[in-house]
Amino acid sequence: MITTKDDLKDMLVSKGVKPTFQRLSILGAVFEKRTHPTIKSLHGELVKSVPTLSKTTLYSTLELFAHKGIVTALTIDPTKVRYDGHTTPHHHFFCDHCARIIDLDLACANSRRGEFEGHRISEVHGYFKGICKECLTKDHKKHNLSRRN
Amino acid sequence: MITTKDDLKDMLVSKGVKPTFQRLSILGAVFEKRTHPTIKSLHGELVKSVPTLSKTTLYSTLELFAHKGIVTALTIDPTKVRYDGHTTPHHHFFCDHCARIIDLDLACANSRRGEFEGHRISEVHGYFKGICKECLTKDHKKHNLSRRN
DNA sequence: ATGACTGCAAAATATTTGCATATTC
DNA sequence: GAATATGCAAATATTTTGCAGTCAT
Repeated sequence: MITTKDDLKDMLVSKGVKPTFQRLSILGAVFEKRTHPTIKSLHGELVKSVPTLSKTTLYSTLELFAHKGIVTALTIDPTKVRYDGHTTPHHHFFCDHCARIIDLDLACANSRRGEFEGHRISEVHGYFKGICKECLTKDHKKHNLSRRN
Repeated sequence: MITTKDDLKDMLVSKGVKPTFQRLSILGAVFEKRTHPTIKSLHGELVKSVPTLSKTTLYSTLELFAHKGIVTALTIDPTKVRYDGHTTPHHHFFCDHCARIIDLDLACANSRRGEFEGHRISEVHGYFKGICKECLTKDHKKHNLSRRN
């Protein structure tokens, strides 16, 4: 899935979001990765190309994107929000050992939009917790490194 | 569901957890409520009966309980962990407006224990986000108060 | 010029850690 | 009395806020 600068721009404009340089960079980074990045990891990576980019902008931009449905905020990892640019319905797997979030191609039978018992539903989240395949095998040292990012 | 002090004690002992005074108080409070309390709200309430109880103890005790499967840690509310003493499978609804977590009696068709695609699953989480029934009606001032607890 | 966006620094929140004291068996 | 649990204070980490400077139209 190749996403050009123009694709990103069109996506923002179509959602009524002004396509600033920072926003395009942030959107590009979230879309490009399947790693469910944190504010911290995004900042660390993006300052290379956008040296003045502040965490404040990342916070406000990602909140805006989430509100517009452009990205999804994942609160699976305690005390740290992760972002997902992949908004088609799918499940997640959180590894208690390496703290990665892995996509699972599993639709949810309960995925109801609209109303349920009088509540208005806007998002559906489903995930599993446990130990991932890689950590179950011996070489989990490498994955452990991602504990803090 | 009436839970006596002895019931709580038996539950801890059966899980191999020493039934100290603090732990019994904490367990009692989490079981009694269906409000998915936070560390802060539990502390505020429990100091009335256990004046010396520290947040450190609440953190370590609830982590221990969660590890033993006595309670479930919910990471739905961003930047704040909430605890659920109700461990039979059910879904949750998080209200973006009043920040309450409401229990939904909905089983998950995907609720697989054991293995999935090589990953070892220990917990299954399903929840919806949106605006709750109460906040959709006019009187949401009261519920707003629970924003910070 | 106006309004929206950005970013620095400081504040607010939540959680973790070190270590001394107290409790339980 | 040894091992474990508790609690205070300090340290970390994350997110939010106030405000001043910038950018685009």
